[in-house]
Order: sequence, then structure tokens, then C-alpha cells
Amino acid sequence: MKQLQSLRGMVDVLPGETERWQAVESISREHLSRAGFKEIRTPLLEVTDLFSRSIGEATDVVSKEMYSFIDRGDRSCTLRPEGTAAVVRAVLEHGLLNKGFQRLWYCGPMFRYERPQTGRQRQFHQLGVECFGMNSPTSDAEVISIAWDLLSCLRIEGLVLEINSLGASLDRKKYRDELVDWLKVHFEKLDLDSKQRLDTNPLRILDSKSKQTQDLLQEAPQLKDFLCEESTQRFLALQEILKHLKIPFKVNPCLVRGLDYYSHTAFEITSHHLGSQATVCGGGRYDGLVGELGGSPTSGFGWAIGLERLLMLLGDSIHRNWIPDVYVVNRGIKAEISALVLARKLRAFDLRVQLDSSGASFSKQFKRADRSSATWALVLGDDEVTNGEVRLKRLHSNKMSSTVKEHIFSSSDLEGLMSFLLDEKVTR
RNA sequence: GCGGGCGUCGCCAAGUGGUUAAGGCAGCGGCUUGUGGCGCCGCUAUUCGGGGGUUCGAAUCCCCUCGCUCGCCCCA
Repeated sequence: MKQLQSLRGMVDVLPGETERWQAVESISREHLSRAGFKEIRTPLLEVTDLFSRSIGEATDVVSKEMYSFIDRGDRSCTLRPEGTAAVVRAVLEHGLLNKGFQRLWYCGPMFRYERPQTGRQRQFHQLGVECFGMNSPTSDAEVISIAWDLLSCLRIEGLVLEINSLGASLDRKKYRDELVDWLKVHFEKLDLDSKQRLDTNPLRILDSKSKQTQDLLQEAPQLKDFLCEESTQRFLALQEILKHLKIPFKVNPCLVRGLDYYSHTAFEITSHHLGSQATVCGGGRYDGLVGELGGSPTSGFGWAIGLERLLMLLGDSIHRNWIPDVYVVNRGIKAEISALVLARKLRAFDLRVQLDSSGASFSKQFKRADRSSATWALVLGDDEVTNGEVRLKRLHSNKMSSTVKEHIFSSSDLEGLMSFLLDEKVTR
């Protein structure tokens, strides 16, 4: 029979890795809650329409990357390709915006049907925040700083923050038309990809990787010249505030972002240690989205961090193996049961206890005890059961010592044993 | 969807047409049936992702297929 395997682009996280995930998750949770963010959990599955309406029909995400299917009730459903749309939906559905502000975070899997490569999977995980009802450049800066600080406190180095303003949606529309007209005149000088994008998504031509296209764009109309006064002012203000916060940034006039709902501030945090998928965190302002999805006009700002990419940058520094305090060596039917009873009691005292239930020889069990790196071996065999005692032996990882001290405790004196272990644990 | 690279034991790997497919790690058993780390001994792939073909003979050559991987597009 052929060996079954996971679907392409769907990745298992194995023991050893899960510890790193847990560390990142708990640090993030703490970091966000200190800043007043509350967690929201939305379903993985939504009505397809939600995404096509919010992300944009013509975007790559919607036009070719969604996992969609028709369910038994004849509804078109889609596995969420990103988090924002669903959060907005939930927030509207439950009237969370009636209170005015909301600062929310979420974490979980997203799905996009793409060819997997470094830093890209079909099921991947995002940690994101969404803020509603705040509209000042200061709030943009604060939310950006929260992402920046989270990445810094995880000690990720070599990050670059890039920002741009996409202007109000009207500005962008005007610019888009102007750019398309101009590019049509120079159509022959464009690279093949850009030629195709001219119809579908012309703004994306701006960050084309083709050298000749980039050279050509030097002469093209610039988005910043189309920003209305208000937009220009708020972008300048944002830059001032970031400088004041001592967060280094680069203005990247070509930073466009692929989702339709962005307006005004857009930003990305990238790292050159990631291969060609360099973006760890991306986000921006989406003042039109809530209205678009049927709510009363409410400004929004958010970002998402790709957790797989984050983990790639993290190294092994936060990786901590589970090491037992006590490894319980036992042999014989009565001893086995006593050992189990004892293990439960020790665990209740917050000790990490590994119980050997192999029934193997003492020699074998000690080998495993040693390899587990446990501090103590607790020995329980027929002799001990008969004498009503347990033996405790310190394990040495470096040197063989012929004078290993064994401590013997009466099995009726479990409190003595536990306080001994706990004392030792504290002083270690 | 389009390119490039790669697929030999749980993991790392040697092997590029010729007798039984190296080696290391891990695992298991033993030396040591109640005491670990070191050491020594033994065991663990009828088979080289799968299917065809060429050949007296294929892990090695050819074709197809599947998978992985890196890149393009795009994004976290």
C-alpha cells in the first residue's frame, strides 16, 4: 500500500517544533494584551462572497488562490485566505463597533492555493491585529510600533520597515487611470508580466522586479503627486512620529500591497534572511472596508505577521526541551502500580515526572533515564515494595562517580521525599 | 500555471551498468536476569519514490508518472 502523506503545502508541526510555536504564541499574547488588545476567534470557513467583496475580485488571492467549494446546502464556501475580512464580518455581525473603539488580535491558519516554496505554504499561520475607530497618524504609528516591538523583543534582527501612502481611494483611482494611460504609450518597453498586469492590476507594475521596467517607471507619473492634501499631511505626520519613536523606516513609493481594501498608510516589515518571500509582517489602513461590508463608515488599521516566516528567523534560541525532574525506574507488578501512584503525586507537586512503563531491565531503564537528562532517578522494585521504601538517585551527565549517593525514603514518608525534591529543585 | 534542482533504512549518507546495496546516528538485543553515562559484540533496506523500457545484467541508461525542493507570479 502506498504511504499516505499530507496534502501538498500542508505541513505537520512536530514535537520539538511545537515548543517554539508555543513560545512565540505566549510571548505574543502577553505583548498584545499589555497593549490592550483582546483576542477574537472566527471560523476558518466563510461564505465565498465575503472575500471576493473585501479583498477584491481582480486580486490574485481571490482570482486564483482560494480554497472554495460548494457545500451540501449549495452555498459557496471558502477557507479563509487572510484574517481581516472575517474579523470585520464578525465585528459587524455582533455589533462590536457600537462601543466605538475595538482593538482585536487573532491567530490561526490561513489557506491559499499556491505553489509552495521557502516561506510559503498552502496552509500557513498568521498572527494579526485589527483596530477600529481610530484614525489619527498617531494610531497608525502606535499599531506599527506594536508589530515592530514584538519582533524586536523576540530578538529578530535585520528587519526593515517600509512605509507608503496609497492615498484616499479616489486619489488612487485617478492615479491608476493616469498610470495606465502613460504605460500604454510605452507598452513595448514593458516586460511580459507587466504587460499582462496592465489590464488586471496595473498598480502592481510598480514593484516589478524587471530592471527595464523599473528604469521606465522613473519617468512615469508618481502616486505621491496624486495624493490629496489631507493624505499627504497625514503621511508626513506619520513619518515624524516614527522618527520620534526612533523606529527606523524607509519610504518605498512602490509599496502597493495586493489587497484592494487598503488606503492611506501601507507598510511592510521585511528581512533579507527569508529567501525571496521577504515579508514577515504586512498591513495598513482600510477605512473603506467596514462600510463596504455593510457597516457604518468606520476606520480600520491592522497588520498580520506570517508565523512560519517569523519562526524561520527565530533560530533555536527559544527552543526548550522538556526535561524531567524525576525519571521513575520500576520493575515488578507491584512496583509498577506503586510507581504510577507515586508519579501522579509528584506531578501534583509540579514536578516533571517521566514514568518508565516498559517493564524492561533495570539496566535498560537506567540507560533511558540517563538519556532523558533527568536530574533524579526514582527507583522502585520488588525489594523496595517489600521494605516499604523508595530509592532516589542523582544522575550525573558528565562523570561516572563511584560514590553516587542514594537517598532512601520510607514510602510512608512521601512528604519528606517531596520536600527534599522541591528543595533541590529550587536550589539547583 | 510556468521554469531549475532532487528522490538509496526513522535521520544523515556512499554507490554513475557486473558477484551478498558501504558507513555514521538513532533503535533493538547481549556482555551486565536489580542499577545509567564509556567500551565491545550482534541485529535492523531481497531493495534504491512508483510504473514501463534498453541490456546476458540497472540504484546506476531512456521514457512516463508521483512527490519534495528552489525560483517566477503573488503574498504573511
